[in-house]
Amino acid sequence: MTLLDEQIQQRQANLQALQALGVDVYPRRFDRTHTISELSDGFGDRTAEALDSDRIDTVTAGRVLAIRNFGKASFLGLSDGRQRIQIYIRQDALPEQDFKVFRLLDFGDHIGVEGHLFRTKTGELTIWARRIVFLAKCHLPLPEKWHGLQDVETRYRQRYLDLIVNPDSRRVFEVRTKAVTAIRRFLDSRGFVEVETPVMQPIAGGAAARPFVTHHNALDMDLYLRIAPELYLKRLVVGGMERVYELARNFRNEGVSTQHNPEFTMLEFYQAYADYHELMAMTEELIAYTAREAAGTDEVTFNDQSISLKAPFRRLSLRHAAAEHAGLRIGETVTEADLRDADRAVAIAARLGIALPTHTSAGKAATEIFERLWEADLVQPTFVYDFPTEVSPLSKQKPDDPATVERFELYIGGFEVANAFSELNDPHEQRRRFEQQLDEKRKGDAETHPMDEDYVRALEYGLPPTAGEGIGIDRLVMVLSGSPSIRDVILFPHMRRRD
RNA sequence: GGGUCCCUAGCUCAGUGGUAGAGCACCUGCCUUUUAAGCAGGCUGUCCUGGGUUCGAUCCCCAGGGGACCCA
Repeated sequence: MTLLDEQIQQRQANLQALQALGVDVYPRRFDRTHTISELSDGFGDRTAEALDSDRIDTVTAGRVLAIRNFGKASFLGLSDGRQRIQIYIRQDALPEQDFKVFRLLDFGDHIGVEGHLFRTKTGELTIWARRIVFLAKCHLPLPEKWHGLQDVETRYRQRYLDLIVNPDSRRVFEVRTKAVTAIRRFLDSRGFVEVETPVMQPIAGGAAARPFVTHHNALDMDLYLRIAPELYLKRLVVGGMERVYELARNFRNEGVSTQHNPEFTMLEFYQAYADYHELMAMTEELIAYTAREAAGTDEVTFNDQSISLKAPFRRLSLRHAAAEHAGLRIGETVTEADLRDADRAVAIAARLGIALPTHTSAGKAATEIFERLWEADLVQPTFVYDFPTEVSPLSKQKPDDPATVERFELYIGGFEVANAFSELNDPHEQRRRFEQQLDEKRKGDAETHPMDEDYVRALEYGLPPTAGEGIGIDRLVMVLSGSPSIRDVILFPHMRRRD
């Protein structure tokens, strides 16, 4: 018999002993007067004297995560998944049956407790138990109480275990929940309406990425899991929904890394009659507000670096910043004009050690150069703005410069958190851009935007001037919660199957 | 896709070319305000899998699986 089997059998024996006592070991409901968190939050600062003079009676429930036995007295640590409270057990305070039940408890069992609050000699808020109710059995031994569950693989594959024994893990997901709630509140208060658009799409548009493919049997057609909701949301703006947003689960058939999960959550919102300048200002507000609501501060620590999420954020013009650093790096002047010429831009990239395919456009080369040279310096929130037109098929050009679009990306912590632009609403120009993308695809670019005739038709009916933005929720939560890997902020991240 | 590292008890981790250890957990005692409770005694293994080298492999070599990080 292995050690594991032995412990499981021991727990089973304890369960059977409870049944022999006539205990219903899988009872149904249990009415609490307080959750453990309510007790802890509500009475955590009450003095011993106050608790004695003004007695607080309570009925609560939780999972047993600590047992300290002293013969006829004992202490239990009881958790509601968020907070813990201590239970004081003494034989002379409990009915005989309840004390027997207590003696048969294992780590991880669920119980209900009735008693009153007091403080022990060491000052800890504790429930003096006068009733113990068995609620459910934990049949398997739990990870160690002190170190918790360290193995990241098990933490991701068996998240429930991680949540039971690692309080920090629960905190991360509370930050996530609060962030999403704050974002909804922020947008709702500004007149945005939350909508739901297709997850399964006949054309995977709105971004340049490889999609997952599925098949609808009755319609006998292939469908793609969306890589972005963008084109549907703008169709809604055409339809007169002036401010819309969707908290969209997107799917991209790409590798996994500390910043990529095959499915991830993106906020996308669109505002009629706004442009990208307006969205920059709104983004600063939204990020700072969300940080304060979710993390309780707009100064967060990420990868041992302090990040200030207070407005204003730094602003960098993409070509200007790329030319400046490229010039410093190769020891001669590089101008923005150089980066607008495909041959010159590719040559500069080559001198920087960035190998690009021969047909690379000037815009793509400039973007690559920027990302390579600046990425390490994008820890503090930074708007990178005015992108080359070729890499932005859905964005509107600047009035005086058709090679540049009104677009920005927001970087925080070294990676891209948001992407926004004034929306291209000229259907003829949009068709030309899509065709340009098809051309890039023919030249061998694997990640191009597909043609979407119905979207062009929607634009032909007239999209008002509109600005739109996508914010990567997982990445934002990484920054807000100080989590270095995207898997730490996704409850069930994708893992290779283990047979 | 490439590189580096990791996989040993339920958990956290040591360790060795001669058949494996600690702490926690578990079991038996003692203890009615402890808190990583303590003290005494006890139980416990597919050393990720397969193959090779060897008298002998958990350890060395090869292949595979899973994971982490870095790069593309």
